[in-house]
Amino acid sequence: MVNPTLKQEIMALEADFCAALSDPTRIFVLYALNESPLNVTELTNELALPQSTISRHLKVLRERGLVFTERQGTVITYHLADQRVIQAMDLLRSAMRDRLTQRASLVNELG
Amino acid sequence: MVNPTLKQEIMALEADFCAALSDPTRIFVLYALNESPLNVTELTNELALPQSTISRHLKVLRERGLVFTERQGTVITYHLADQRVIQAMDLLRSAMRDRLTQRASLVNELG
DNA sequence: TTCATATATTCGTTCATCCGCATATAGAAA
DNA sequence: TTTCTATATGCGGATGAACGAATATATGAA
Repeated sequence: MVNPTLKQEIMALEADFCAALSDPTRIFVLYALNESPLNVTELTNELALPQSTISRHLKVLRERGLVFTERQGTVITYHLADQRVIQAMDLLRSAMRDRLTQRASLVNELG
Repeated sequence: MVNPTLKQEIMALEADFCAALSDPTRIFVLYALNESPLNVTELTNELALPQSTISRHLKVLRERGLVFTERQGTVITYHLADQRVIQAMDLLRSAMRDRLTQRASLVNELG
């Protein structure tokens, strides 16, 4: 039996974890790192965004433990920490896709 | 080949979907609805929060298609729309648990 | 129609997030 | 040391989310 306060804390943590996934740039970064580890400059080039923006998003992912870093000289390479995060996003993606096609077919019936 | 703008739109949609999961109350609601459908009053009692708060959270979930409603008289019962959302959250939960235990064991090594 | 209940929404406030620019820090090389 | 490059952070402004209280809407009953 889990006490209610602990239950709340767990859900607050989970929400915080999910909040890290609620930004398009961060989702892009996670999928990119799933292909291969990349350093900050490479990510900056791939996304065509200011370096400060990338760096701050990486901080969010790092603080939640979704990515980890490896340093070689001045270059810091980011790695995806857990494949399950990608699996979870793929599940959400497929659920979302079904919602959208369902909504689209409703629109077609009206047209 | 998916054009870049479409790719961005998909990730914006996915982020929006994830944002619905980034609040502890909404996560609680989704897990509760996974057990059984509930109406607004039942959810309000179970969560001990103002009715307006519950209603607004339900609106967020409804707009993203994560839940759907069924009306019987004045009572509106909410249902979980897709089990995959729960599966995704369970995956995130397990990844998060591993992060936390890993961090805890580091603390123990220091102590 | 009037009343009662279930649900939704508006209002004003507070708090968090995101952004780009500019600057700071860290490491390597000279 | 100085200099160069890679990465991180402080700042200020804009935007959006969350909240509770109060109010509005909708359905059913009387």
